[in-house]
Amino acid sequence: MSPRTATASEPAPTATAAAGADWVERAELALAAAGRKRGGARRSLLDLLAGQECALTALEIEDALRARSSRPVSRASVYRILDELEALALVQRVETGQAMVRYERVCEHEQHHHHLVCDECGLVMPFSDAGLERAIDSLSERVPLAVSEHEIVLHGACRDCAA
Amino acid sequence: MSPRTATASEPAPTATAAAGADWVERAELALAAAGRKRGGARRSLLDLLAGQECALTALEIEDALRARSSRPVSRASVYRILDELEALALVQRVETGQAMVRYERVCEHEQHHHHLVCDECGLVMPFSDAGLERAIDSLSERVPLAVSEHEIVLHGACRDCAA
DNA sequence: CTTAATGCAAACCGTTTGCATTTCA
DNA sequence: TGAAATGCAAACGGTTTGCATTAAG
Repeated sequence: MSPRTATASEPAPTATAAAGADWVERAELALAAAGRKRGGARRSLLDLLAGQECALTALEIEDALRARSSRPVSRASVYRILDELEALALVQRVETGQAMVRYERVCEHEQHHHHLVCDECGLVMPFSDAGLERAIDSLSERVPLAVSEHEIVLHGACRDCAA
Repeated sequence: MSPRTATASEPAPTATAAAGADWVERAELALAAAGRKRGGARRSLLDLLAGQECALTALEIEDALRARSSRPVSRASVYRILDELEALALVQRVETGQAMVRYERVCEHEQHHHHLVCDECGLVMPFSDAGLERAIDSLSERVPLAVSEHEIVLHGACRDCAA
């Protein structure tokens, strides 16, 4: 089972591109506001994440940057940059129970999604559901925790593996 | 932040004890059916998990067994036994985003729960919600995955930390 | 020039594995 | 007596860190 991600039914690439560009801009501003200098490695990583539909592992990011003709980035930098972005709430971790943590950009104006994980082949797909979000929101008010985030992962067999 | 678990409002210890005993019995049967021999380490671990309200890490289990006067169990055995139990669906992993995986028993006749995680102090608490389960069930039928399990984690600040 | 950003390699640490020994049926 | 169970210590692998170098402002 080699972990990998997929986009269930290719949802509007143009929308993604637009949201991604918006996110890069927001990230640059947040970083500047935090007194950070611009670096080539971080720039490459931002561009990569901007175009993704779903969460990637650090290794996938490193490989993608090496492949992409774009400037390769050392593994240490990948992790450091992801940590910074997470601290600024520009990126969030996703735990899929696959040994490696995944990361994806957080887009405020985009409806947020959760994940489907095929335990056979490792495929990870995004999904979203309004009813589920409603249930979580109402629940969040009745629980002994000031809820700031939630993560939902559905495990099972994808169509190919179930066949 | 030292990860730890707690029971939100001490829910009926007797019910837990009963469910735990039932679970140990079910586990012994399943193991025997799988042609396994009984070992002292596994017995201790089963007894420990039977009495828990919420998920523990392998290290917490190792320490608890060493403390508990009961027979100490080597770390390798803790992991091996947990793996066996997970394969038999007697135990499930819980990913709380805290570096270490947690494990807890799966009780069929007990309503299953999910987790609240305080990102400040690492406290982990169980919770359950019928509306949420309903939303997940209906959702599970509309998704491109044959769903077998789901995991929900709410992150935030517990009462002590939010104060 | 002062501070942040980056790469490299070594260190970390939770988890897994190999192997010898003990225990159960 | 043969297979499973266990402990110990070494190996693994994803992630983090220390340190020297480069680059942004």
